[in-house]
Amino acid sequence: MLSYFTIDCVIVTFHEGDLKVLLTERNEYPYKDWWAIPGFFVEKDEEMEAAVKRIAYEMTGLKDIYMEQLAAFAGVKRHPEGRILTVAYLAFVKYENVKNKVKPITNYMRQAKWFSMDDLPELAFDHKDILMLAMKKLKTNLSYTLTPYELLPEKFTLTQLQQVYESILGQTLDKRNFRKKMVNLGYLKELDECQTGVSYRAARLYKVDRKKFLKLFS
Amino acid sequence: MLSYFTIDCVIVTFHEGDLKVLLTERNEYPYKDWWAIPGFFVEKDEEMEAAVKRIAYEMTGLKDIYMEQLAAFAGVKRHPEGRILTVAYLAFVKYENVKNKVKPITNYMRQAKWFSMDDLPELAFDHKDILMLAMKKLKTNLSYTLTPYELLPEKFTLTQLQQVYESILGQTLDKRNFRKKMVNLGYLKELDECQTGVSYRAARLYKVDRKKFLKLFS
DNA sequence: AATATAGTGTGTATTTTTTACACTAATAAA
DNA sequence: TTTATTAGTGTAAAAAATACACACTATATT
Repeated sequence: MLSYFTIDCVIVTFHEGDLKVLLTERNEYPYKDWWAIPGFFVEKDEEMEAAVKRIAYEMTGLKDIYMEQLAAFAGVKRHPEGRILTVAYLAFVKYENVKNKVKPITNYMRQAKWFSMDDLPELAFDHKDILMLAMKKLKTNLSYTLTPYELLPEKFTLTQLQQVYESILGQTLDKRNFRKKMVNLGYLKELDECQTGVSYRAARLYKVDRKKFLKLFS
Repeated sequence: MLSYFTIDCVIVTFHEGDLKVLLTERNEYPYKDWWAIPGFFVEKDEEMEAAVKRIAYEMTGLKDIYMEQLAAFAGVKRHPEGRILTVAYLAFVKYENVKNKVKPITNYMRQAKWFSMDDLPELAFDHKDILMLAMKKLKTNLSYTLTPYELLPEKFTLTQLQQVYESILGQTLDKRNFRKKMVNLGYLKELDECQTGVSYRAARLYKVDRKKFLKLFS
């Protein structure tokens, strides 16, 4: 009838051709020294939205990230001391915005670190299940949401965009067809700028036009 | 940190060309005499799956229905006496299986009744929000899931199937194109039977081949 | 200055899918 | 037999998806 109530924050980014998830090393029992999805208890009169923000910040040092609900996990045996219901949230962040910023504020976690989605450590509690569900949702929603653009810098190349699609879908895509399709959708703005700092031909940069996107998908 | 924990069961069916949802009339404060989504408290050591089954049965009299998680609602003000976290579940049932069977087992609800989705009474708590989210999910998942076939009798006509699509999508569809597409998908089994008891030309009956469906969508 | 390297950027033909559109056939009831 | 009501069907046009390969360009290296 009464249950402990926590929130877990699945925070995903994209860097070096790879989907990454932010995990924290626990400094408390149970699962001391294990890697876990950053999460903590919700306070008595705290709204979930506020709690997600606070917990994400306290556990990882990250601020101002938009999180949406993934699912509730409430298995009686997920915590050794009895049921702890957790509501998992999912967020996507731009790597450039967060690099060098991930550092727990609280002592409950010893450190926070990005892990490649296909090279995860063993995880505390049922956190593996939570991540699997997150990946599944990510995959299904890919083309109807702004997710890829939340993972990429404000200005990105079509190759980067394709890499995001490929790493989420887990398959390679044809370059010409991918570009044709994306450009035809009409919500990408071609910029007059190119990549810099590459030792080969610099690629054109694009932005997403969020208004046009929303007109198209809602 | 501790919160009350309940489960609400959104149970949907299809009857007479209309999507219907099962609501219960509350017999307890708060919201006594209001219509509400059937729901109740989860017990201490009860797994969610077990709780959903039990609560659906106790509140509506319905057994053996498959429910999947929709979302958690935990607003501090959703209940006048403080936070009550609810995990909403969603189920689809065949009207023929449930007609004349909806009757609360417990005294907490006075009666259970089907309401057309587009003619709902005022609802207790934030139950309106829950239903809206359910409808949204229903709409997005329509063509990737077996939902339409859970709402229809085992044997159904293509017209009935089209009506389900139309009432969920909220738009009319072209009959020839709809049939062509559905039949081409290849997971419908044409039967050697026709409708009976209609005062016009009887339509052919179909079944869904769940194996073929699953092969196609997973 | 020449060369190697690595990723950028592009077109066309084919197949598949989607869309638009209207009449005849079958049955039961009157 | 007439009427009412729904079932059932085809085709052409447009749009979208797929398969497929090479020349270009910017830089770094020698």
